[in-house]
Amino acid sequence: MSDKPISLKVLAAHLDLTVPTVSRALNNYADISPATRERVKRAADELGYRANQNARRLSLGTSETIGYLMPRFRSSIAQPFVAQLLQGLGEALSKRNWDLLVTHAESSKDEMAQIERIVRSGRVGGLVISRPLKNDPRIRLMQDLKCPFVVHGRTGASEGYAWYDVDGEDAFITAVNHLVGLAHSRIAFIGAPLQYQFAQDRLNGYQIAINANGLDVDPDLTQIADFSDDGGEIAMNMLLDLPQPPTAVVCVSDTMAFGAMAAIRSRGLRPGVEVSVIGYDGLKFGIHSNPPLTTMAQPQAHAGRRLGDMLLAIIDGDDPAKHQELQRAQLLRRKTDGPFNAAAQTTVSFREEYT
Amino acid sequence: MSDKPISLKVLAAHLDLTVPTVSRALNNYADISPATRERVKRAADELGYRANQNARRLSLGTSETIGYLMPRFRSSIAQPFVAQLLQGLGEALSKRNWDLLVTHAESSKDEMAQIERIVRSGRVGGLVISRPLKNDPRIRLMQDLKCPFVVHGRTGASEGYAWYDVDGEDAFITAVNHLVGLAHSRIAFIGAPLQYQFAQDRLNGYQIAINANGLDVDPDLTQIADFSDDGGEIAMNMLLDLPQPPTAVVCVSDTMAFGAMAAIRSRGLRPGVEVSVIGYDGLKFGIHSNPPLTTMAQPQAHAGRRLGDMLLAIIDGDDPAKHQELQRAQLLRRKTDGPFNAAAQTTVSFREEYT
DNA sequence: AGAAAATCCGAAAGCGGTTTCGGAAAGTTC
DNA sequence: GAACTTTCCGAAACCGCTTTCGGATTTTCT
Repeated sequence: MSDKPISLKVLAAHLDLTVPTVSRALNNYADISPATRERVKRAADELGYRANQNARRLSLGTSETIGYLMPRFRSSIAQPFVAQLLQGLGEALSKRNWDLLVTHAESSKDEMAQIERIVRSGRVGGLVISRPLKNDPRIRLMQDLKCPFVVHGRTGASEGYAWYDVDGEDAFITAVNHLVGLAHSRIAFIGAPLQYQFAQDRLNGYQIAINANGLDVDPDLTQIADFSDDGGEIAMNMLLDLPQPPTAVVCVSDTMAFGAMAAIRSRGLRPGVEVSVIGYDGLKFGIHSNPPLTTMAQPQAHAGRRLGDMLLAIIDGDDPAKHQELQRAQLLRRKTDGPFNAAAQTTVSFREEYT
Repeated sequence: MSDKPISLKVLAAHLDLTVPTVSRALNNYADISPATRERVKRAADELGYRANQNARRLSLGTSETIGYLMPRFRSSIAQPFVAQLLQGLGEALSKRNWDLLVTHAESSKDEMAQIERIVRSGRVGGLVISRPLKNDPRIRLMQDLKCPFVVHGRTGASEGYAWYDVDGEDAFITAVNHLVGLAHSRIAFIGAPLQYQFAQDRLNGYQIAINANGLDVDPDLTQIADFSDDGGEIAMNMLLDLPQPPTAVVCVSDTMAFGAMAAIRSRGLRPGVEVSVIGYDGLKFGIHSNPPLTTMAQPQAHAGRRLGDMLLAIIDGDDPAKHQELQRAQLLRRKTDGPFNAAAQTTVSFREEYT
């Protein structure tokens, strides 16, 4: 191993050729004789030559890099997916030797400035945006900048750009129907702030299924809280304080469901017995919760890979509108979905008097 | 917002100045009059000028980028920290507008090639390496390449390079002492493959504390398994199958502890009653396990930030050996550490006969 | 007022690659 | 053996920005 990275110039001098000739030899140009091409290549990896990427990309006029904006988060429990997503993106990019640039921002305003900077300065040739808001300014910005991008999730108006999403509406219809099948009729919803489109989608699914089954549409049964386990706990406590508490609850995420279960247990009730709980995400960890959490599992494994492939295709000129992929979540039954029974309800009433 | 990013050239033409003059004006050179400097800057952000980074860095001869090698992993539950670490790194870098490049590799061999490529091609000015092996070839490689780096964790011989680590030996001494204080005497260890230095450190701490307290050094009480919840479960089952099973166990990670608890529960025993369990990591999620997991919590929040600051300092010329930071983990008592009692042991024996 | 010192900007070269173009040497055709 | 192709490489220009250097213009000093 050497000290300074060796440049094309020294490689050329070493071979007694000119710089452009060596460059073309390494890039398999047809106007270089096979003999010298081989000679050049051999020398190149004997000396451990690596083209300087800043120079190369400047010349090529491309960054060969895509950017990933890390979702902002407070709760440290909230981001189990980024590692997996980054790995998938990396796999997609590595086929072409593209790089992955990861940035984060403190505030939404910072984030806008960040985006504007990294695309205008030519640092990235495309961006993946995650967890979009209902009406996300980042998408407008990217369109104005004419920079390719894909979205992990969707906004309210999802036409005209590329995205990969899991159908939250469908998932919550499935979840509610499942609970109805277990004879529940007072089914609550614990949600996240509706500025996030995914929160709205899942609420929509909940409402659709409630109506379709002809159940109560009691607005008190819909609780919106902070997107964290603490938020879930607070929301569940609100629900349990209702004159007529629900016998089942669907939660917008597993993390919130864990909080909800804590609230349930703290009142001497048993998740899956007195109160059924269904989460969303399919976190592996749910196996270890108390009791193991029934959840709508999303096929998370390939998201990164798919998003990377889509973005690359768009950068190559594909129409973004052609790349929209909607996956379905599947009910993963563990131990928190139980049948409605009147005896359990007695327990609830008893608890209320007792408190 | 415009179409093509505007270059220094068009900005200069717009101002009726030459390119170098505009460049120096923007970079606050003293030989540019304050008047024109202001004029230039105003025009620059009116037109939304952003220096092309490839060009800038080529000229400057620096990449202004550091790389992060994602740890390879199979189990999707195993990486709760990367998001937090990346965020911390990002914060450290953003003060100087450096970029963060994230790469991953399939195999160790690929990883070595990756490293060699990204540093020789001038893509990164430094690297952060995580979860090192006892004798990690990546460190030798980085030293040979004369490229600045910091390690998240330590290797066996930890002199001469920069690292940030949490003292696993100390943590396991604390954990074992705590259990001894609860009158346990048969204390087991569930570990990960010893090729990882952190696994060795934690085992060392366990052994030191066992000896210091004059307890059994039964080799059967040390179980090494896959670094996952399943691994923890398998290991715990081995321990419970022993003629004389342990009454307490320390686990090398929370994730493995969750698996261990599953094994304990599956035999009708109660973690924290018949068998005490102490994990390591301090995952927030442990609040929701069954029962809530007592653990050695590591101060994870600032790791990324510190690693970033250290690496930047080294790139600036600091001696790497000066930057070695050892943090301590703290016992976080939840519900799985209980006192030894003979009655519980009776239960265990009973269970054995019963099976 | 003339010389010396400051002030301010343009010219030129360079960072390390890539691509276009032209021409010498070699090979082909009659 | 002359004319025509083909093969193969060097010369030159460029990507967009930075830095050194020199010189014209203005200011300051006596």
